[in-house]
Amino acid sequence: MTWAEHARRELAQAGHRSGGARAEVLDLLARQDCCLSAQEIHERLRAGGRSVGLASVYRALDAFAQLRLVHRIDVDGTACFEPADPSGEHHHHAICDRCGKKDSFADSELERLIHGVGERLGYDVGGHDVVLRGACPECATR
Amino acid sequence: MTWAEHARRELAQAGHRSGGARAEVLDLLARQDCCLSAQEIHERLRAGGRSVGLASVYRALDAFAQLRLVHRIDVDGTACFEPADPSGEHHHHAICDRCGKKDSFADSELERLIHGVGERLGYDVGGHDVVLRGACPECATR
DNA sequence: GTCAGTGCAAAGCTTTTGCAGCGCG
DNA sequence: CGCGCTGCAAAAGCTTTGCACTGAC
Repeated sequence: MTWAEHARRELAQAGHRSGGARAEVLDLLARQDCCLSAQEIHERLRAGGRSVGLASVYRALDAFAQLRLVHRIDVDGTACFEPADPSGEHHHHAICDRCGKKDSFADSELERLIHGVGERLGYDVGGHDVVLRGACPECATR
Repeated sequence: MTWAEHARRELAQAGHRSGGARAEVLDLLARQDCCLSAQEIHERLRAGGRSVGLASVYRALDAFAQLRLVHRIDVDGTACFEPADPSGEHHHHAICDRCGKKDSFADSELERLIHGVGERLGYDVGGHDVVLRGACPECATR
C-alpha cells in the first residue's frame, strides 16, 4: 500500500470528504521525497495550473499532521512537511546553511538512544527531531 | 570565568559598544538556565522596570548568535535562546506538548553518534539540535 | 439538502527594518 | 563629536481565521 492510499484511507475514516485542494496537496506530497514548506507546495501547485489557495494548503497540512500522516519540521522559522511512513520508519535532516540544501539520514542506533533518553526523563515521547546544521560536502570544499 | 564575563569580552573584542539594552538582555540570559523566547525576554525586562524595546532584544540576540554566545532553538515556530557554554558543552530539550514545559538533558553518547553521522554525510557540521516532544511525567499520569 | 471543503481577503504572530535622537568611547 | 546603540513605529514574512460559496455525500 502506498503512502497516498494509506493517507486517503485514514482521511476518509476520520470523516473527511475528498475535496479538490486536499487531494492536490496529498498527491504532491506523495510524489515528493524531501520535505517542503507550505509556500513551496503552494507555488508548485500553482505552477502546475491548479488554483489552490494558500490557506487550503495550510488546512490540508494541518489535517494531515493531526492524523500523523505527515511530519512537521521547523527549519529557520518556517515549517516544512513530508510524508510520514505508517510503519514508524523515519529519518532526520541535515541542512546546509550556505546553499540551503536539505539532506536526510537515518540511524537506528540514534533512534534507540533517543528512545532511552525519553524513558530516562519519564516522558511519554510522541515524536522527536534531529537537525544538523553546517556546510554540505559541495559547499565545504569551495 | 562566568558566561556573562566571557560574553562581554567577546562582544568588546568584536567591536561592540556596551549599550544599555544589550547589557540588560545579557544579564537576564546569564541569570537564566532554561531557554527563553525573544518575547519572554522582553516581558521580563519590562516587568523589571527596564524600558527596553523589543527590536533591541532581537538585535542583541542576533549579535550574540553571530558570535556563537547563545544557541538558537526553534520550537513551535518561535525562536528560543539560551547561553552557550564556551567549552562546547551543551544539552538538548524535551518539550511537553500539553503544558509547554521545557526540560533539558545531555547525553555524551548521543553527541558522539551525531558527530559520526555528520562525518558519514561529509558535512562540516556547525551545530545540531535534538528535540523530544511528548507528555512530561506530570502530564502523562494525569 | 446539508455541511465539510474551498478561495480570497483580512487579521495575528513573530521578526526585521527605517529613522531620529542619545550616549559610549 | 562620530557613529554605534536604542526605542518606537512601520513593514515584512509566515500562518490562521472569517466569510460566502461550491460541491461531495
